[in-house]
Amino acid sequence: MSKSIKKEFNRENLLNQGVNLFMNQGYHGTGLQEILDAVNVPKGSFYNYFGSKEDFGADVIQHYTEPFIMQLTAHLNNSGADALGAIRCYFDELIVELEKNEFKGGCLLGNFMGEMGDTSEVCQKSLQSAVKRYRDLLQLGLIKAQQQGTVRLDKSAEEMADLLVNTWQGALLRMKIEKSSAPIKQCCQDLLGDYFRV
Amino acid sequence: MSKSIKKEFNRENLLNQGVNLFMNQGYHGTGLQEILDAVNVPKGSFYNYFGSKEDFGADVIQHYTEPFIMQLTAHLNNSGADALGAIRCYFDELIVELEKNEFKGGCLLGNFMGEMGDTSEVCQKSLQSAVKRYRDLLQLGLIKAQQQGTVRLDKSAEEMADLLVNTWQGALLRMKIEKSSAPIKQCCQDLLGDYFRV
DNA sequence: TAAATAAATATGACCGGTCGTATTTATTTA
DNA sequence: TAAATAAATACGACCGGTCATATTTATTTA
Repeated sequence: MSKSIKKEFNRENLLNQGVNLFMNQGYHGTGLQEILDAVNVPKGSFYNYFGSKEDFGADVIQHYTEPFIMQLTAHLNNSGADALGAIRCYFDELIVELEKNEFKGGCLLGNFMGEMGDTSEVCQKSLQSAVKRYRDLLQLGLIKAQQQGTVRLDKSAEEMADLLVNTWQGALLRMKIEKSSAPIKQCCQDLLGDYFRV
Repeated sequence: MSKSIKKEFNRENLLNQGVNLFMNQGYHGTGLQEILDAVNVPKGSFYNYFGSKEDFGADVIQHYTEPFIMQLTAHLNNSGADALGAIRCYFDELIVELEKNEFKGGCLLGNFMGEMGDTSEVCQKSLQSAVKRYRDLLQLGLIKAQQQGTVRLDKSAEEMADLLVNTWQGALLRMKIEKSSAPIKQCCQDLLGDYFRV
């Protein structure tokens, strides 16, 4: 394996393990050594891939977000005349995944916002951009649903997208301590199944 | 000052500083030494007051919650025929306080749920009980408001209280990274000013 | 009541480990 | 061989926690 390919391979592995460990143990609760051991990269090599732990955290945030954007985008593209249904379907998939993990971890974005959202400027910037991308995509779906007549028009799609993102994050926190999917299911039912409907 | 009084004094100071530092830097981001220095208590004395950092964390959670319960209780007791107004008034006060702090910290319960809600059993228990007390009190207020005819009857007060707690927590996370009170204001407006109304 | 003893609390030096990072050495690539 | 990259090692600071000892308070005895 060529060096430059291996470099990309190591970088990717580090990011993946960073997502896993940061999500389950938090930023300050996870040492670099633990991540490096998990992907068999020597400690001295870390700074060849990332400038610092903080910079690494910011990159992990983006790396974590990507698949969610993809997944939601795919649902919206295949939704046909039911954008609201696509959004519900997307969240249902998330719920299945969270149940599979026994409600551990939750959402890296939410956890990081609470732990470092106002202390690390680098990560704050990264969180802002990740959440914005996510919110904007939900907004797009809600606009589509409004045009299709399944979502109310007297509230802006932006406002609803924000409310959905925020309530979902709060529900994930409750899920973690209650070890139950009830909060996140109720979030979807209350908003997507009731409040947002025409 | 007698020994037993000083002990209570030190304990209280430790809890207060614990609230401050944990809220702003997180649990793992805050060392015991930092807390001990802030209240001039020697390292070795800490374990006369608390069994471990984790036990201390659980106590800090309860200590943090108390004033909020008091404050909301007071509003509800003085509300007369407008329990919904009392709840709104209570949250308005919280918003003023958060603006005063320039959106730093947010809520210790939310931050801890994200950071340790599924890793520390001791703190998880403490978080469960703190959130339940808070939720139950909001539920009580909403029931009162339902009886007064200002809040819809076709949704249970419990469900609405949970939704309010969760959305508020999510909005606080957004507040922290956006450095703006818009999310928490929108939370109150959307739920208390719209969705919950008859 | 005074002295002697026991119990409780306070203390700071110190433990083994781990932290994130810098520097130095080795290896690869051009 | 020169430049670039990876890896090993070293570093001081700090982590949560322990422990023997010192000091204060409570209890017993005379």
